[in-house]
Amino acid sequence: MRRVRKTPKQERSRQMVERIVTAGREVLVEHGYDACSTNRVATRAGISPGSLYQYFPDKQAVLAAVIDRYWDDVTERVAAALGDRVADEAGPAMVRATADALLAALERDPALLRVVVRQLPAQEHEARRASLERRVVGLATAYLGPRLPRDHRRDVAAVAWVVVVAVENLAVRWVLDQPAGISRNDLLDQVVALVGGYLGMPGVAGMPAGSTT
Amino acid sequence: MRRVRKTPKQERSRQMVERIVTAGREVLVEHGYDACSTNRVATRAGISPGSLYQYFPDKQAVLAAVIDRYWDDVTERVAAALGDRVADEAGPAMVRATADALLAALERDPALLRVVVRQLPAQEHEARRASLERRVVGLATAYLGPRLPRDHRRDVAAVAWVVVVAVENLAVRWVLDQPAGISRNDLLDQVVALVGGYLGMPGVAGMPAGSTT
DNA sequence: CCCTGATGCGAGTGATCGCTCGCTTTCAAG
DNA sequence: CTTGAAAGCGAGCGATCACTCGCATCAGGG
Repeated sequence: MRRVRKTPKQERSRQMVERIVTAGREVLVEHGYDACSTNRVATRAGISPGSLYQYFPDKQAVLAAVIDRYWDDVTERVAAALGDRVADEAGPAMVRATADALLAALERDPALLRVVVRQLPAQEHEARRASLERRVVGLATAYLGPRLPRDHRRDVAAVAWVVVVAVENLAVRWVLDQPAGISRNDLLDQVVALVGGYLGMPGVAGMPAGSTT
Repeated sequence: MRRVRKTPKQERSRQMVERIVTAGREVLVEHGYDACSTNRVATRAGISPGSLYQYFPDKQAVLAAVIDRYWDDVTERVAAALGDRVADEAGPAMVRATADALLAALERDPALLRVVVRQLPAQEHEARRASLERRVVGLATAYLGPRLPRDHRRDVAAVAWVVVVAVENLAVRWVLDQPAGISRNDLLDQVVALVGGYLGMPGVAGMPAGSTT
């Protein structure tokens, strides 16, 4: 019954955790989820399996740390872009800037994104991804609250959820699948049209005046 | 080197495959992905592990069959709803009907949906889900083609992709997460507003006249 | 230089699980 | 009935892998 070391030297320990998490990320990207054994991570980190377990209680914890860092990083970047501009940009520009920031964050490490989204069982990173969403939904709600027409005010929560889920998934899917014929700018245009049309933003009428009968 | 039985009696064989796939689905739902061992599936199907391997080459194939059936079923139901009505309903009504059909299909077995989407590595059901999307994107493209305003015609593919990905993910997420404060009808309303606003459908102006500066 | 506790090591253990193989049962044809 | 091949069985093999434990190493105070 070996216990996790209790912050033995604070500094050395933090570095070790860092090394292990980095090694975990590298193994994940280079060998995939199935081949991501604790021994391989330890070797990659330049330590022995036994040492790894002085810093993490089990394999799950190592992976969780990798995933946490990943989504935290994405969250930071998006929140920064969104936070900066709340209320000081016109609607469409803000939508585009936010989507752009999200795309940029996801594009920083497509290989890791692919492993996380495609190989890991979703429930292993569900919690972190949910917290990213919660934060963005919060910001979106604050933004939308006073801007929705009076007769739709009570729907803010639903509207914010719909926007966030839709945009997030479009961004992830676009980065991973690179659908033929849709350039990065096309995607941003479409996202602005989608959200703008939904929210009735002036000057963004979706595909305007289409005959749809 | 035991080989898969070559359709030995056609009828009995088909029944066996059926029994095994059903058992696989049940084990998946009742015990989860991690506990879905071949021995358990065989036991559940009332056969021995050895017999299972006369009908499937490996574990992966059994799971693939379960997943295939699941997405095929969903695809059928959605395509039926969409196919019936292409061109004989007004835009917004069609969007709602399609979203409704998708929701209904996903709601038929939420437990299985949860296991498939949350526990299975996404790449294991990616192919089938992609084929559902391809089919719906095809139908959507056919529908949208002649209806988009001339200056957006060249975007049909992108528009169809955006609509399908957004709606699909909203539906799956709604069924699995049941977000507080969003009823089934709320969701349908929002989807209609989202898609309608995007496509500029008359009478569906999203959140109309919002001040978004 | 010795002692001691903290740190690190890595071969090994125990459990799991996909899959197999040699045997038994079934059944239809002769 | 006999016979033999097809169908079915299930104990167990072989490989993997998360995790452990007893030992080596080292730092630094005496």
